[in-house]
Amino acid sequence: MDKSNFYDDVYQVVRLIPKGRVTSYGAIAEYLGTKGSSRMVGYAMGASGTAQPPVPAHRVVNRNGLLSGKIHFGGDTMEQLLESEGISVEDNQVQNFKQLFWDPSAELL
DNA sequence: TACTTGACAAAAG
DNA sequence: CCTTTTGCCAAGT
Repeated sequence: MDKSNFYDDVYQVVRLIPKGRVTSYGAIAEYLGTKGSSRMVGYAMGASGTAQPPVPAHRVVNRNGLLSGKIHFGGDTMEQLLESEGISVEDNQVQNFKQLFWDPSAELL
């Protein structure tokens, strides 16, 4: 598919994240082939708020498993969503992050 | 076209 | 694990 925008690609991958799993911005960026654009992934998420269908941005965290984007969700919306999927969150950080981590480059293979 | 901004990542102390 | 510094790159102005 030509015309594929960077943002659109990001949304596609994020929507592929299985429920109850999480991934990092860098993992998505790497999967897209733009490893250095990890920041752009998060930046794209900012626009995901108006994207349709909605993107499960709450399943995307930084490399530390920290909910770096909960601020943009407003309040503790992000935490609630994660807890709702069976993911334990403490101190803005995903517990068992290493276990819940979902790598598109490996799992989605 | 140039400068600024970011929901990041990796390295160093 | 924490803090600071550096690099990254696309979008908006």
